[in-house]
Amino acid sequence: MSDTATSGARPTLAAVAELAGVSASTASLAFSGSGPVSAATRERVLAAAEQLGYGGPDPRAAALRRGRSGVVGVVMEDRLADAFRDPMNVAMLDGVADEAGAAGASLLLLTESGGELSHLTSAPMDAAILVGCSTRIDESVDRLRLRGLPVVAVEAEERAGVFTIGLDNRRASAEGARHLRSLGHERVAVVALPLQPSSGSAPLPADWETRTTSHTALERLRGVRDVYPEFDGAVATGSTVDAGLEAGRLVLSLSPRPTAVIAQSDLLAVGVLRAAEEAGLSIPDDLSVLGFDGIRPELVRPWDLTTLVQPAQEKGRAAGAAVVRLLAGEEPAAASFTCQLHVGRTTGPVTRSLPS
Amino acid sequence: MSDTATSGARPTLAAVAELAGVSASTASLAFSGSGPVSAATRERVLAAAEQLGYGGPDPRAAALRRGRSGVVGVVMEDRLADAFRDPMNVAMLDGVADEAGAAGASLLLLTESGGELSHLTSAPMDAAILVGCSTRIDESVDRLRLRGLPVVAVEAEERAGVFTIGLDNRRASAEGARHLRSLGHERVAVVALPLQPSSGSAPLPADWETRTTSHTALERLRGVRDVYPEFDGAVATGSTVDAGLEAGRLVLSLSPRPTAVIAQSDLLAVGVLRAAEEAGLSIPDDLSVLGFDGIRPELVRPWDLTTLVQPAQEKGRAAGAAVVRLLAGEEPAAASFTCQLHVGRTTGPVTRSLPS
DNA sequence: AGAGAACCTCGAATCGATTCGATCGAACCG
DNA sequence: CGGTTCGATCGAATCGATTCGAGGTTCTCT
Repeated sequence: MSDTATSGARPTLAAVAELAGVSASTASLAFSGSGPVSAATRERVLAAAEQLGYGGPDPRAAALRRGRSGVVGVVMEDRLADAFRDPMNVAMLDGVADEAGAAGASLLLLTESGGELSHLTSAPMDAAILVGCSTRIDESVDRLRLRGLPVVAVEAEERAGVFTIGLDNRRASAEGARHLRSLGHERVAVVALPLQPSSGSAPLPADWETRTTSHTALERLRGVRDVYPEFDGAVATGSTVDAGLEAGRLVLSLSPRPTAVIAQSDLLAVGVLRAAEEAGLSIPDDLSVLGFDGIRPELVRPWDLTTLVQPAQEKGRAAGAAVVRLLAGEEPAAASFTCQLHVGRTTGPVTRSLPS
Repeated sequence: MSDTATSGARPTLAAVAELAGVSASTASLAFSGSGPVSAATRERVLAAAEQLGYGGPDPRAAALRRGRSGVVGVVMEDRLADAFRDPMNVAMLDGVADEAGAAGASLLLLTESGGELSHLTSAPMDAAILVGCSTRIDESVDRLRLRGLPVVAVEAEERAGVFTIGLDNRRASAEGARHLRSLGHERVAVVALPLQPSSGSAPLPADWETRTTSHTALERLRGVRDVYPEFDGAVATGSTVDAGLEAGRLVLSLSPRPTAVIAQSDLLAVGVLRAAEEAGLSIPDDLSVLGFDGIRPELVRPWDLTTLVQPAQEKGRAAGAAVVRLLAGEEPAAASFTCQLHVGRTTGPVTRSLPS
């Protein structure tokens, strides 16, 4: 048995069938369990399988015949370590795994890094979910659609042939900005997520609207502008605390110094808070900081961050459910999610202080 | 074109070949690029493909014929969200993705949750990497070996038919313990990783050695025992700060209170540090805390944790490289990694204080 | 110019299972 | 006791590409 397991030639269903004295079709039925097979026959087949060290039907062959491989691709732009550094992505993926897994599908991790689209073409999958999308999404979508695969995109621009899971980034961002304005803030600065695949830490360019390829970053910037037509800011290199720290130093050195900073993610916000700490500012008296995402409080500790809480896992579930439905040939219901403002203790009214 | 893309029946290689006026075999060569095909023919085929909206050879069929699907399964025990909450797993996965990706393979995420081994049997993959292994690994390994798949396990007991990537958990843990003893600590307590798939927060049972199914937890416990034949402790529910906090409270309420706590992961250690904070203890004067892993300092802030730094990403790379080599039919070189003690500021000499 | 080499292209077999319609036998009914 | 029905089993076609050896053409060298 063990010998068989290590020898090169795996037994095939046909071999099992022969040993069991039945036809290959019957053996197949015995394994899939779907067809009408007598209990006696099934057992005979299973016994033969065990004797031969047969591990069940080859998924590759089954996939070809069925036209389904039971695999859903998840396409991320980043390196895996970067993508998973962001708790929102993890929560989302968990949601996807939940729904897809319940439907019997596994997740195939794919990245677009380095313009390597070849994987998108050659990976066996039945559908794809695009996350953390940018404009470069178009190329990927084309590849996938050409293969006839259903595509679901999370937080992307609406696009023909792609089912989109939405998040009200613009509205939520505006709501956060309004919160700040109601506290009297007039000079706000934004610490933005990367506007393009690999941009460095830099001041926010004036023409950000035309230069941004990240849909999420763009919408959130627009939301801010809806409330503050004029604002300054910096672009971070990623959604991490370190990147936030770096960008935070940048915006805190602006003069006049902003009285509030709008960070496009909670991790960035934590970085900004650290930068403020470095600069000896007290929160929220000297500086208000607003985040986005609503990550677990433990990661923001010791602060109670004012932020826009988004239902990341739900987004993932919706994406997973949409894929499942698309695969079943149904049209999924439109799904769009809403963020909720959590007012913590990192934002407060403007205090009249001497300009530094 | 767009019509073709959305219509049900995808064109096949044969259709493309016919339109291009060549045989299917030639068309195949034209796509794979491997065979000798004249430039003119190739272009004719590619043009025909474009005209038909053909997205390239169907990976399912290719996988069957070639006997390779270009997919490596990564099997984790946990729910994805739990697994990715641990930075070590993420770093490792990143390493795996690096090596496997370079060899043209993608990663398929699989979990053993709920005894659902069916995915292991039906997922199309060429090899599997087992992470965060327990004794339940045996069942999974059997399934995989039966399918004739090469299996690589990270931090698992040596086992026939499985290539193991080792980590010197026992030695490292003992080294950490010796560090504590050299500081004069005699009463130490351990905050252990879950000993079994789903155990609750509880005191460390006396018969841990026989009851532990997690190889990593077991080895680290043994390492401690090598130095401290007697020690007390608690078992956490996972490798998270919250679980560490809970278990930390437990061990700090022991009497006599330990003067040092050995946590089996840095996240747990942070939880213990918080529990100490709660209890009004000052670090390291009232309590020394030792971690394990060496996660990014930013996650441990503001402490400088004494810990055993393990090369997680390297582990992943080694696992990835091993899989690649196994798939190539070669015997990978044995790989075993070593942790290094980083002495931070959470451990210090025992101070003679009044017992509380 | 003829032999041989080099280079393309093609036909046919194959990968391993799934599935549908047909067949066969036995039990059931009147 | 014959016809019918139901359930189990089987044959054969099919999924869509890859691959190997054979065949045909053109080019080169002498």
